[in-house]
Amino acid sequence: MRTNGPPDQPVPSGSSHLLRTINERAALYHLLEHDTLTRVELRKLTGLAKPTASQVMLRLFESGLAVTLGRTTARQVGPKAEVYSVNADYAFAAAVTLREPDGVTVAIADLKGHERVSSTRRIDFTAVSPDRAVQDMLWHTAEDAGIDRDLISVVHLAVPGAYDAENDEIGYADIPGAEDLRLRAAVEEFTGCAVTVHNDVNAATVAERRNPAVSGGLVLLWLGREGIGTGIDLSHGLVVGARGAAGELGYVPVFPDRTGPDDPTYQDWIGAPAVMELGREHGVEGANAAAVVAAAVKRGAAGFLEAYADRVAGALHLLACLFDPPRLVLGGEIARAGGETLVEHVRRRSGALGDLVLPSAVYGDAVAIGVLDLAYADLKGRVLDAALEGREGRSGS
Amino acid sequence: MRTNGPPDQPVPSGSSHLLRTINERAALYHLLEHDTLTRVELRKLTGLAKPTASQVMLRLFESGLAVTLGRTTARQVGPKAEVYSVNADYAFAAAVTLREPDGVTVAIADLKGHERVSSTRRIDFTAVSPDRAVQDMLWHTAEDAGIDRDLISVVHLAVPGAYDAENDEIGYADIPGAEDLRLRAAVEEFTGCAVTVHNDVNAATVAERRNPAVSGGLVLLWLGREGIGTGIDLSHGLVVGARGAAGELGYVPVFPDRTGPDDPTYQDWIGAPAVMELGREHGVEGANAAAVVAAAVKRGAAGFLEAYADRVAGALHLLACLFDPPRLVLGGEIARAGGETLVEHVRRRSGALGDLVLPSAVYGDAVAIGVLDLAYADLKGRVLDAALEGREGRSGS
DNA sequence: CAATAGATAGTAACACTGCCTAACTATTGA
DNA sequence: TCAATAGTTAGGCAGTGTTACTATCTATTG
Repeated sequence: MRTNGPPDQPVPSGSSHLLRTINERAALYHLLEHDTLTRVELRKLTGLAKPTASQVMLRLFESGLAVTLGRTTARQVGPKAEVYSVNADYAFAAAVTLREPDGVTVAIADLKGHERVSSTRRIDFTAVSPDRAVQDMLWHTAEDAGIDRDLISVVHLAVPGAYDAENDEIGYADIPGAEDLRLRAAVEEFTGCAVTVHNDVNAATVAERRNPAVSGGLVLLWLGREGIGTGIDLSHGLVVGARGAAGELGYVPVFPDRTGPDDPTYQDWIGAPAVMELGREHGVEGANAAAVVAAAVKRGAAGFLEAYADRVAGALHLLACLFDPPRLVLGGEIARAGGETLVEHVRRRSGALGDLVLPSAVYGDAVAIGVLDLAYADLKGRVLDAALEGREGRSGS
Repeated sequence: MRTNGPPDQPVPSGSSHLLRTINERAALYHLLEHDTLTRVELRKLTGLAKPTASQVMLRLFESGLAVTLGRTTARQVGPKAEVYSVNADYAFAAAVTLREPDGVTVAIADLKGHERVSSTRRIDFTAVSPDRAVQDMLWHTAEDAGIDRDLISVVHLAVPGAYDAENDEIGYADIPGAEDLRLRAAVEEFTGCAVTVHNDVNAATVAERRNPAVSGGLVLLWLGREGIGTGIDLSHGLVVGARGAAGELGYVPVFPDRTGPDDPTYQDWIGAPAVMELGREHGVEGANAAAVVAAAVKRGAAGFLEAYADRVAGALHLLACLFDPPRLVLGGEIARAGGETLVEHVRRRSGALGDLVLPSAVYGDAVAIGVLDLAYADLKGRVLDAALEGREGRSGS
């Protein structure tokens, strides 16, 4: 089944050096996957011979990528085996989330994938430019945790808005001063390492992948405090679009025969404005959209819930027809406020599709978690690729 | 930028055997890419040493994968170099297209990607079951072209309807007797080779990739004689959906507040029914939808064209917001009848999106061409993978 | 027109690298 | 002390790279 793969990938060639590299890479891969391994386990996983496994590990120690964590506690006859592990402090991945009005959140994970620090600071983006704020927060957070700046190898950022990777531009940004900013270039400049920028909803979608129930892929309908959007994470990976604007449901006109600037878009139809209006109609009150939905759930305002669930079900139907995802997940502040009650209402109004609908399974800050997952995956990939550095097999044409 | 890739792929390990395999594979890859190569060219592409290149080629000859096509015509000093090539007759890829009322189309390509035969026969699917019809056509076509059945390694089929690969089921099929048929299993049974089934619009989308202007990916809006649909071919490859139903725009209600069975879907809104109705309204006549559009173009029926282009532009806007593709292509019989004139009208009504809109660049049978491309790509992949057979590197856990 | 120089295609011999097998040493518990 | 396990050492094998060599062909030159 190579029907879906990319057209063609170059095929490398090489000599003995390539072989060594391949085996080193394989060992490192398994160390990254398994957290701790004895050499016997490593041999089973890679199929390498005993002396070869020793040599490979030796080279991984010398390069600082692996460490030994002592020896197995003796439960068997014979000498105790050494326990190998990836050197968690070899490199770090930083995740930065930019939001209004929350400011900047920074989290840093080590090479073993453990979150080592996380901190948030409120920022007034009209006073401090976003790139400057990122820089400050990044260095301070690293310093507080005792992490060497130079060991941060990748930085991933989540921004509200469509990020066009090709032109390094943020479209539809909700943050002052972000429109004209080359954010990746700016952050790359002062960090000197690889920077990737994501849309916030896409990041939240990645976080959902932690839920095994959606491991085959999902489409996330994000009903956020500010705006709505869609994250598409299929078996191939994230669908971000040519200009980073995939899933921008909020800008789709609800009625295709009414596409003027004043006619309703899905943002108006299922986003915060719709919740407030439906709340007024059905006599449910709250300070903001999430509060309205929470109030409706609390006092069982069936009229409101049914009306709103109807609209959400319509949007899900649209997404299901176009993406045919294994799962449809409801996320964002409004969806969270609605909880299982809202999901149940939506399910009932979604017909056969109802079985696919799930509430978000992420506790906490989905966007920040997702960016950290993206940053860590990137770090792993780069470390594995770097193991090939120099003696790389010549890549075919 | 590994933000979009699949989460993780196992990393192989191995010994000298793997190395030989890798280099064989690399040579074969370049032979497949370049059609004919001298050994010097091969050396430049792979970076292998002279004797090694000789040995690799020797093994490829012995396995029957490569042949020598004589020697270079002497234009240089020194002996004439041998010209190597893939053995075109080593294996074949068959592409089958099922349609109503056209019947069955079969095309067969050799390992060099050349179409060797193509033939179509009208079939009455109420009298002959689809799998039976495929079998007959496949064997007869192969025989007529003098191709050994056993050398056909892959068969790809295109069917109208959503093909669910997991359950081997065709949903929404327009062919009698296709709903309850396990088509892949049936065809695999009698061919004994790998069978893959595709949706017809997806196949047509793949055919568009032959146009360099859309090589970065595209979304195809298919306005067919029978139905409409969407093909999504992004940088990752085809988006087919969990149940093969991605891109089924025809089943999306046009107005989310009117989702009853009698309320209009996009099929009614931009498909053949819409064309006929708009034709009546604007006094444009024709035997079918394509004829109506052709007539409108011929006599410059601006009213009709504007009204229809408006609706199509609406659908494109929806697709653009959700998929953000590099290009939007209009295909199918209705779009073809409208030609550049229709595209121009749609462009004018699409605002900034207009620049992305293109007419189909495929001459001839887009679906059949697309399946053949898919089948050939699959064949290439399998032949390359088979070069690893037996002495494959152990794939990591 | 023939002989020769020069360049290129391909092969042969040998060295290098890396992995595997088998034998060996060291360590631990019964 | 024996048996089982962890790890090392020694020797062999497979595959590639380098260098040197032969064979073939064109172009130049006498």
